[in-house]
Amino acid sequence: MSEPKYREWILETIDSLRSRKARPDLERICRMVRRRHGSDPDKTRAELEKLIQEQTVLKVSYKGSISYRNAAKVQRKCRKKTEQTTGSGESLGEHDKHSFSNNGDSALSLTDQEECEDKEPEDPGVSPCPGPLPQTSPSTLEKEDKMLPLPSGNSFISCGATGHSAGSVKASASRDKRSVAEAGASGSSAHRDASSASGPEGDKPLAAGHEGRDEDEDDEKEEKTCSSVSSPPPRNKLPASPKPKLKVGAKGAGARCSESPDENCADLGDRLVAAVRSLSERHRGSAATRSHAPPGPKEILGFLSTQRGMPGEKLTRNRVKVVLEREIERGRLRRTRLGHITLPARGMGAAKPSARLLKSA
DNA sequence: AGTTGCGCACCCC
DNA sequence: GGGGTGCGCAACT
Repeated sequence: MSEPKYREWILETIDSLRSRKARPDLERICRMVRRRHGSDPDKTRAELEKLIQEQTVLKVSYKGSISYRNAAKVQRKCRKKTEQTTGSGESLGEHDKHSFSNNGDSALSLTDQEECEDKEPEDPGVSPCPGPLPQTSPSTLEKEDKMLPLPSGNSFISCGATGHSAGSVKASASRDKRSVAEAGASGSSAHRDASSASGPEGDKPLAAGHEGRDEDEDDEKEEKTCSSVSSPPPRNKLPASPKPKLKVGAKGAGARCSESPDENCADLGDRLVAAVRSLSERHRGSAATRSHAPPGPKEILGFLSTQRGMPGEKLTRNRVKVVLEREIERGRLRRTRLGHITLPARGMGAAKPSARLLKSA
């Protein structure tokens, strides 16, 4: 996996950048590692990618751009909260999210997968949060980290984030080209990084940050995925937008980022649609129900919780909300004026990806 | 020119 | 109020 030496350098660099209040992004990390240790940026990037996969480093989208976090630290925080909060279970839902996201970014919430994943250790086999929180102790992680050598690709972490960012990115773009680019990259970056690692992407090492740019397309994809939220984040100020998310493991087993997020979400999305359908029918069918009103998010959540999706998966309001939004955007679901969720008129078919793209566009 | 330090704005709890 | 993140700018090397 990653060379210990590089892991140390990279974590150290991330910490250093953080302490400087500078965004620990690929470009800065590569630059600093190169400056301090003379390491080749490409190599650094490759190692970083490995660390992301090992979840030693978390790739997150924050304020429309990609940032890298020292997983040990992040987790630590999370953990704290978690612990405080307690417990495991339920409470985790919200707390976790945030905690995980610790950044606070999650304003919107997650939007997407990230949230999901990060926050909740939902995933089943895959470890979204790789064990992180609860299981591994931070310290351990830090140094030993090998926490989860799950083959699963965690890289996703990034993905999720990315996705989001993408959405936001555009928005943000207005303000910062840079960020935008990066953000964009993010999504893709996941692959791109990966790819880069393996393949040569690079002409420019440092350019990592730029990478994103190239891949606007990817962004879009990702956006869709995650970005249900359309938020235009101008700079910091934008409230709405970007939330950072950490993604920890991807659920999907090793898929790549771009897809993984979607997959996850999609999965939940399908269940969500099914739940809505079911609830709708139920309502319709039973006059008993107080109203024919379509189910609301709460009800849907309740319904979903009764069904089981992925093993170990935890459904949180936020997560459901996010997926819900996404499905609404995709046209698979429709929100009534009263805030109830219903099935679209029909004929919509599943949302096509393209739709998302369009949307994002 | 590149780094570093940090005030300040934001966000979330 | 506390904790986190990161932009933007001044100071420094």
